[in-house]
Amino acid sequence: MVIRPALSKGEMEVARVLWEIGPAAVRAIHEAVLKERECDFATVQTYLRRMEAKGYATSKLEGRVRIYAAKARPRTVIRETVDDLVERLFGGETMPLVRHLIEERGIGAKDIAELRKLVDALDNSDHQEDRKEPRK
Amino acid sequence: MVIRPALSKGEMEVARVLWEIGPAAVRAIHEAVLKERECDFATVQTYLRRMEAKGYATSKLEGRVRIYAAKARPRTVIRETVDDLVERLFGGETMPLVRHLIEERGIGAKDIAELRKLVDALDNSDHQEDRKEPRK
DNA sequence: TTGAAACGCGTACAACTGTACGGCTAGAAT
DNA sequence: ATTCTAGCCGTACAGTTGTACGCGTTTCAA
Repeated sequence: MVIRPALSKGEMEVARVLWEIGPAAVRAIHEAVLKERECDFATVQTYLRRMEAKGYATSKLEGRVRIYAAKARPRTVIRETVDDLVERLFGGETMPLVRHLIEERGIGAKDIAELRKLVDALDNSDHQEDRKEPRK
Repeated sequence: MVIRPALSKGEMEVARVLWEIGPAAVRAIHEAVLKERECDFATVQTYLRRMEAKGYATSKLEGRVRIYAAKARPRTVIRETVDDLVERLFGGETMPLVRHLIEERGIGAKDIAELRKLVDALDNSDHQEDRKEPRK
């Protein structure tokens, strides 16, 4: 298991965009980022370089254009990031965060249904002896 | 609303501990931190100073000892932090994070029950016209 | 074919972070 | 009274982050 430096906040956004649109040139990535936040082209470029250095992305020159692709999968990055946050801000307990999200962030009616399914699924896998140990 | 600099990861841990034990001297805070992580006294001290500078804590000299107290409430800090994370890593959508937490982090049987209650409560307040708009 | 637009790449730089040392001093122990 | 201890405070320092400029070069349009 590699211990790469965590993504910075700025890099996270670029990572997310990159997962979304798939391998792309800086230009395209920048445009995608722009759709949700004002941000200089060169800044995105720097983030990408740093992401590659940290091992979160790869790139290759395609003619004159450098194409970046995500290397780490969202799942993994999200796990690492969230685990860290939960550890630091919630002392390792998951529920307070879940509670916060449900109570404070507004969940649409549609999502409530899904939520219920999720809980049901959890309940089942729990009844027949879990492989996934509660982490705290 | 003040826009204070965000807490750094290290500061977050100290903040959490400080909420937990209430106003205390650096020594006590350090000891509490030590219970979960190796960390130098002076480091904690620096974090506290910085937290005060950023507006997350206050302090006063009590004799020779400086007593630190949390200034920002957990609720608020958690909201700020989580909102930011959700924005950056999940493009502002709450559900993917909730899903991740429920599916990947292991929820104990006890918590499943609570979770169900939470969802029910949500459902109710949703039926009788919410004041809390879904945030996405 | 010549100038403009686009791009990679090196570089910059201040602010923030993680982590800690060491001097000074008030109170405790001898 | 002298020394030891603990605590505050200033300071440090390398690494990270946010943000970007500008050079050199390629390509495309005029």
